[in-house]
Amino acid sequence: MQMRKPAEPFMGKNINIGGGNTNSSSSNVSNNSNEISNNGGGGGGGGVKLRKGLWSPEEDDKLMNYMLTNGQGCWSDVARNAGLQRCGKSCRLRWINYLRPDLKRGAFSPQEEELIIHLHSILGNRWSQIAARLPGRTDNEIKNFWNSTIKKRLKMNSSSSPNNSENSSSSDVIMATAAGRYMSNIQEQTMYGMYNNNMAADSTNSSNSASSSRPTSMAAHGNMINDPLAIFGANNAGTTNYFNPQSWMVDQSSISSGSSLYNYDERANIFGANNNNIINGGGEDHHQGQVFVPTTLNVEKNATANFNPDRNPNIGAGGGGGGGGGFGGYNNWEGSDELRSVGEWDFEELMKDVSSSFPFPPDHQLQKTSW
DNA sequence: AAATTATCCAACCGCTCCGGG
DNA sequence: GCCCGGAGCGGTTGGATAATT
Repeated sequence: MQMRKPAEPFMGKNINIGGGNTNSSSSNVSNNSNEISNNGGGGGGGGVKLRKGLWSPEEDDKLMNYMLTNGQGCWSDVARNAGLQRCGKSCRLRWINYLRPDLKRGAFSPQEEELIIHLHSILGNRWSQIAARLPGRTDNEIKNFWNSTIKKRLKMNSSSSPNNSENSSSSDVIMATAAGRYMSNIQEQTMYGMYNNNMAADSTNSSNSASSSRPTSMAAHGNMINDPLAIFGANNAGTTNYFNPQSWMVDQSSISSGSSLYNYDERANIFGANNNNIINGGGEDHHQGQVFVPTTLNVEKNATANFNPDRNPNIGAGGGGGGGGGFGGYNNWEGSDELRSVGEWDFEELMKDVSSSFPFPPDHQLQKTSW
């Protein structure tokens, strides 16, 4: 049976924060779903009857007004003081996932999607940590997006690869293999970041409150990147680590245009940045197709090589490409021994000094693809 | 038009972590 | 060190919706 075309993610929501909530699904509260339950069971009588299920617009208004007026406090107090017959936990979830004013609405951009894939290949299902690097996105949102969209795509990509055909009996293996293939790209990208002296991974400036458990021991004190994720969000000043599209502005005169790698649009070319950060043009003469080579390990600063998208059918060669295929994980570099060493770069070696604090994915996700 | 099926996603549940007493 | 309560996280569920038959 032909399935319906997936709806635009998150576009079905029609939330009107601050005003009347016009979200039909949210307001369509049935008596069944909003059961009144006795929270907590025992505990000696007098248990408050708490609502469950979907939130009504009135409840949203109450919570929104309370939060905007009083700010966040003890969630059980919030629930009580806002006049909500909800547990604090439910209030917290509703606020974080739905009512928070700084939430970004709408579909995930291709950049966000790629970022999620890469972060997931490093962090695994640590949705909150992934979300912490995508401002305006919630862990729940990302989790749902992953499970409903990306996971499927990865599976499809993986199963279509002849190299992985022997693994097709196990979805876990497929996913691990797919993640492993993405991992090779992660290695490249992390390495790019190493050239950036500013890419200190001090998370103390992170404004995202959702990131509560980020290992602080990863703070960088040298030129070496200590946070493999910093590359995703570091801006020119290295002040933020989370995803920051603005810091990924494209220099259209350099590698971003036309045949460049991962060039979705002129706003946020992830790897086409001319900001001395992600991929380094270094302010020097960087030609179209020329990419940054990091200063450390066994490659030389600003060695040049060409990225050849044709060597990987999964990587879109044109602007806005990529969308269908995403990253393939194969070696697309050619013409430079230094660049080849990129593939041989030992990610685990680089990370071993932080591995005690950095939550690594399972080993099987760290498998490197062949080059 | 009705039934079936797949998909999305909000919300719940159970667990862990952490801080205070 | 232990207990307790609150907060946060990740997995899972179920209702709503839309496409297809």
